[in-house]
Amino acid sequence: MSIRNPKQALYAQFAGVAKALGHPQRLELIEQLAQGPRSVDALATKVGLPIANTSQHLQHLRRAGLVTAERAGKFVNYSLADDTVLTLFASIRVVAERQLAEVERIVRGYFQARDEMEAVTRAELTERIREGLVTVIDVRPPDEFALGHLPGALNVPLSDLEARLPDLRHDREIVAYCRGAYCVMSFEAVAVLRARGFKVRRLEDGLPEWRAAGLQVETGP
Amino acid sequence: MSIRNPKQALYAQFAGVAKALGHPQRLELIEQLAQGPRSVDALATKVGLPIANTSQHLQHLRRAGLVTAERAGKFVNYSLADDTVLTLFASIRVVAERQLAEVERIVRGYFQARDEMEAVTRAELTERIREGLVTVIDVRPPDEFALGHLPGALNVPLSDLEARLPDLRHDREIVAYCRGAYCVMSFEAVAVLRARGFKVRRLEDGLPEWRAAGLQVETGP
DNA sequence: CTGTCATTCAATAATTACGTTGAATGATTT
DNA sequence: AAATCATTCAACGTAATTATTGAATGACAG
Repeated sequence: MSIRNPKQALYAQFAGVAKALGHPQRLELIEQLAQGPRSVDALATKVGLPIANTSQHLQHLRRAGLVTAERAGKFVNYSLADDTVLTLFASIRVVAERQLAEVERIVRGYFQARDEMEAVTRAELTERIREGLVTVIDVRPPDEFALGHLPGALNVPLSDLEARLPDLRHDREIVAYCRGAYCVMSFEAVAVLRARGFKVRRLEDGLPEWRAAGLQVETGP
Repeated sequence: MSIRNPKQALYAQFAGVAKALGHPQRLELIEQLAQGPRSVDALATKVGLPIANTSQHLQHLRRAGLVTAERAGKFVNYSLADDTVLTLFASIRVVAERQLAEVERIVRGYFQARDEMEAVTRAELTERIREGLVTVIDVRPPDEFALGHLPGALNVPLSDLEARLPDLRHDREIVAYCRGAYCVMSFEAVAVLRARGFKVRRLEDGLPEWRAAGLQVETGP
């Protein structure tokens, strides 16, 4: 790092933040952390990366001020530094969505009938919950569910979905959600349940956005 | 680039956007483009970079979908792809501001008495303009002014400020603005005018944000 | 058609980022 | 105190980015 004038130094700082987000695995770590604090090897397992590598990526994010680390006994728990990080992540997603035809193609190719699965907005869902008209299911793994979920939501991990079908009623609308707008699980859950004749829709995004909107979140199993 | 599953491909796309912003000079180019469309060598001159280098950075930004290029005769004019790019840029700035003590230090060190120069919000300024209580001065160079400026603003480029002092009145409040929150020029203008006994404040940000807020913009000299 | 100007391309050398490995640290348990 | 577990560090080879240079393209004027 050579000597710079203040203007360049400022741009260099901004660039540092962007650069920290300029890696697929680090973005995935951010999205995981958006669900709640995690230890290094919990993250490594989720993301499927070697522990040392995960640790390095996390330190990279920490240096950029995007996440914070806190020691708890043997573990080091990382969390998002604050809500603005989520906003930044969302901004990147919006730009990528609008600008890159590529993203649309990927999304369409993977999520197939994405358009046919009209998403429920947060506002609509809160209203429906108030009226007691819907069953809300959280299709994330139990550990993520325990750290926070929508009020009254049923935890039906995608892996258990088939087995849990008897718990679900055909006569009520079901709304499924998971980690966020691009989380695959709720799409898959909707597909499975539709095939079984359930009336089911997705929440437009996931728990982090719900929390960020200042809406109520329950914890515990 | 190896074969990836769709989830990884999606993160790779997002990372591509972030990576494109992960370079100080490219951020500076973005901020320049936020003022309006520019040719390659206009940008190169502004930013102080060799033309070939500037061209490459612009292409990098174009590949990421952040800017668009349009041929006009011998020139190629680049512009921001859309408003979401500005939002993204602002998000980065917010995160960097909040998270990095470093940025605060740079800002304080450079802009000295930044705190003493209370900024005027857009809302407050529109109100003041409506009441006819303020003189608004745009301290950017004339070429940027011509491409768009606040309604009724006087173009007083920083370089001409001393010479233009007679045009300014002591009995009205003056509000100065330039390119954005971190643009140096309006700070310097305020400092100069304060020293001469003018009652003067800065607009909290610059023209791009004004335009993004959907407020009226005038063009022409 | 030729010359000029703005821009892009191609090739290079220097720097920086990346993932992997195995050893080192720090905290807890026995 | 020794063993164990989670995390970090250090070092290395490989790959990707970057700035620079000079040549190539494309558009326009004469």
